[in-house]
Amino acid sequence: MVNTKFDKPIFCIQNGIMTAEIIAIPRAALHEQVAYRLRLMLVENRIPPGAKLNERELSEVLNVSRTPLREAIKMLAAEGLVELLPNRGAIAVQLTEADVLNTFEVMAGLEAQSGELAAQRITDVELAEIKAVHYEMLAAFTRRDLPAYYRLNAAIHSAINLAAKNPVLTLTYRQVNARLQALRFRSNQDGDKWKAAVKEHEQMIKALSARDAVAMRAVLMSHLINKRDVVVEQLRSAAPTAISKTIPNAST
Amino acid sequence: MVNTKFDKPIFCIQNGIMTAEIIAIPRAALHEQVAYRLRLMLVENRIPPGAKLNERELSEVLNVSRTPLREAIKMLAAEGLVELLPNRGAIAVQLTEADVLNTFEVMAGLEAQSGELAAQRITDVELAEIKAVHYEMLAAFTRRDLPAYYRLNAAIHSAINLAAKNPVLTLTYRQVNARLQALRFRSNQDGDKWKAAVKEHEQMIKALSARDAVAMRAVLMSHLINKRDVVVEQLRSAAPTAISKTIPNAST
DNA sequence: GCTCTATTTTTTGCATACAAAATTAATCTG
DNA sequence: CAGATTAATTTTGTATGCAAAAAATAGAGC
Repeated sequence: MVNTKFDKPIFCIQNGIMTAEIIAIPRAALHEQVAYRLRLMLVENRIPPGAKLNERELSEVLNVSRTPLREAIKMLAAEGLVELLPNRGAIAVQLTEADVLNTFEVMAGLEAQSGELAAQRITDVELAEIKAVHYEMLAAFTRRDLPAYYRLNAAIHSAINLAAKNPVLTLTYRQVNARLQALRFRSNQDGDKWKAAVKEHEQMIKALSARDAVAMRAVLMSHLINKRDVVVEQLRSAAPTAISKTIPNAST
Repeated sequence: MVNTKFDKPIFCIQNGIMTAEIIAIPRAALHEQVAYRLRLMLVENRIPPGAKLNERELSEVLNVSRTPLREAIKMLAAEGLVELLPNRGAIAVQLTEADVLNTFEVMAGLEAQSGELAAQRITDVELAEIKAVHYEMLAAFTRRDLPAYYRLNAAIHSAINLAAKNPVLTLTYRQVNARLQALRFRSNQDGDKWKAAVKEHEQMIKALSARDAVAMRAVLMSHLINKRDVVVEQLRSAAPTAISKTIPNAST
């Protein structure tokens, strides 16, 4: 039938991103696909915190049977994005303020270490690219284009992390960060705080250029602490007291 | 008052430890159970690194169907203990030397942060308990009782982590550490290195008592680096042919 | 004898089916 | 009508069955 084993095209869906977007779900790692899509739905708050993940409903929306869906949910549980309730299914994690503080504390440590290592290991090419993105970010800041700013900001932090040349650190960083993505509501940042953040980014670039590991650690640590304060402040003003436990279904 | 629904004995398997033996598997979180047992088998090298996890075989050994087994495997994959190969099942992760180095680097950062925070937040009671365990450890060292030493050492590090009062840090710490546990089983410590480790532990206690966060960070960082060197050294002498694949890469 | 190909066997991946539990609705009693 | 008990429905959890893919085996050609 087919020639040999190895000349068939190998389908790489390493990070769940599929180039093909035909309706029919391609025969490859369905649970991976489902996990990717669920992760997106959680991060984008299409499944709000505290909401129940109804298996039948989701399997209909995603056009898969419950088996791969459940496997995906178990993965997300291990990643800390959903919480499993015995015999009651899964709900999207709902971070308390304490959770947010704790998560940012860990993120600060991971970012600081990333920065420290990046300062020691970054290549000139990588540094140039980060500088370029930095300028793009300045443009977004000048335009007060918050979505673009967030995207570029995330790109820079990711680039710094990658420059640390430690895949385990990258993986850990992403896992912890994933939980915070959910509360990345694009509400406008306070003007002064935003300005300060940009300033910190400039210090970062400077420290990176100088390969100053100590400075990088310090800058990133305080950068994250400030970020934490901004988020917590917004959390408080946005959801004052009433945290709705079960938000009605978010089906179309 | 309390009637039908709630006076049934609630089965708590919170930590996966079940008293019940084989045969009838109690109706509660089967996939959790399976994940726990698999985790143990992996950490204890009963499933050696690189070995394939045959679903039919394992489901027979564990007396469960393939469905919960597969769900458990997916959880372990998200935890980084096994690697999923598309259409080829899962294998126990086999850490290369680079993986070990990277993992220890991250662990060093997490331990350092734990120590730093613990120094700021530890209570007198917690400190006293750590001191007590430390003396037990000295006893084990004096007897050259390596298993006891390891156990107590792990207990101390865990206690320090808990004293940091950050559940997210604890979770992250445990997840990253889990991968290294598999290496823990073959480890004869060199005499001098062992002595040095004990010395470092004494510095730790001192720094903790003084609530010296900076010192704690420094001590734990170098402690982990030394630990790393010991492990890598043993890895090299034990298995000259370190090959195979690595931790799931985190490519963009 | 070896390699390459074709066939068989095994194994994984997914969907469906059924049982237990939980949730909701309905009925009954005071 | 309130409250609770029971019945019905939904939902989760597990097992089984079937199709596709990989691995193992056998066979043909050199």
